[in-house]
Amino acid sequence: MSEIFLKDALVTLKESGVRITPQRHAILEFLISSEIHPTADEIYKALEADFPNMSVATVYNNLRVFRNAGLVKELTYGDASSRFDFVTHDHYHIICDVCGKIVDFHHPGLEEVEHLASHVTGFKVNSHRLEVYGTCPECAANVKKAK
Amino acid sequence: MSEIFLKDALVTLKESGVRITPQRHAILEFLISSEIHPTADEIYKALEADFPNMSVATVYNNLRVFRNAGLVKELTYGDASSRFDFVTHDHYHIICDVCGKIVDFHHPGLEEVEHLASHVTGFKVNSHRLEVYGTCPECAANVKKAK
DNA sequence: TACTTCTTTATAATCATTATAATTAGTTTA
DNA sequence: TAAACTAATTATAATGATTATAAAGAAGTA
Repeated sequence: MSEIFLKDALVTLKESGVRITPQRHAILEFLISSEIHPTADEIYKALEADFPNMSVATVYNNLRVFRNAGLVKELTYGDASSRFDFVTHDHYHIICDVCGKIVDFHHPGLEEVEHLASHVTGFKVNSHRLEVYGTCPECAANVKKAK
Repeated sequence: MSEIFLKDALVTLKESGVRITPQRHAILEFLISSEIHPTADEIYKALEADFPNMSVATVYNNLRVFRNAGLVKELTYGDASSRFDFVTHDHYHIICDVCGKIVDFHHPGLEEVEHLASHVTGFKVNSHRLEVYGTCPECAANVKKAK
C-alpha cells in the first residue's frame, strides 16, 4: 500500500522536473510510513542514522518542494513547529488537547459551508481547513485514574 | 455596541481577579474596535502614540490573559505571527490567499462533524476550528486587470 | 568527459514569542 | 489615607522554528 503511494509520489516529482535524491526518497518514505504527522525536526532526527551529514535545511527545503507539488500538507500551530502530512485521500484531523496526538478521520467535504461563505463574502473559494479538538481515550483514562 | 462589549469584558476580568490597568484597557478597546484581527505587533504599534513606554511583552502577556479568560481567540499560522480576535458570537473566518485579509462569516456550528469525529475516534470533543480560504473580490478584480 | 544546473551542506541570520529580573502601580487593610 | 502586599510593566536577553547565503557536491546533458 505505502509502496504505491511512494512510487506515485516519485513519478509526480519526476514529471514536474524535480530530481530524486536519496534524501528526498528517504524523507518521502518516512512521511508516508509515519503515523505521527511529524515535525521537520522529527524527520531530521529519524533519518540521522542513515544520513549523518544531512542538514535541517534540507528537510525544510524538501518539505516545501513536496508541498508545492501537492504531495504534502503543512499543519501550522502558531509558534510551535509545523507538522507535515502526506496527502492521500481527503481526511480531517482530531487533536488531543492533553497529549497533542493527531488522529485522522473521514468526513464528506463541507462544500455547503464553502458555498455559504462564498455567497456571503463574495470570495472565490479555494479550500478550507477543519480541525476538531478534544481529549483522546488514553488521556481521558489517565484523568479518571488521577482522581 | 462596542462599548457594551468593552464593559462586559472589563467586568469579566475583574470578576476573575484580573487588575484593570490602562494598558489592558487600551489593548481590549483596540481589539474590539479593530476589524483587522491584528497581530501582537500591530497592537503594539497602534498604541505606541498613547503608551510610548509600553513593552511588546506587555501586549503578549495581556493577550494571553484575555485568551485564558475566554475573551480573545488566537488564530495561528505557522511561523507567521498569530492574529487575535475578540470573541463575540460564534463566527468563522474566510481568508484571502492573495492579500491575507480575514473576513468574518456566520454559519451554524458543525455539531454533526464533531459527533462523527467523536464517534469514530473515541475522543471527547471540546471544540473545532474551521477556516475557508479563497480570493477576495478586490484581489480577484486586480487579477483580471493584470491580464 | 566537460558543462550546466540543481541540491545539499554548514552556518549565520531573522523573527515571533517567552523568560528574567528590576521597577512600578493596583489593591487591600489597618 | 498610608503602609504593605501582590500583580503588572518594562527592558532586555534568550529561545526556537524557519529561512537565507555561499561554497561544495552530485545529477543530467551535450
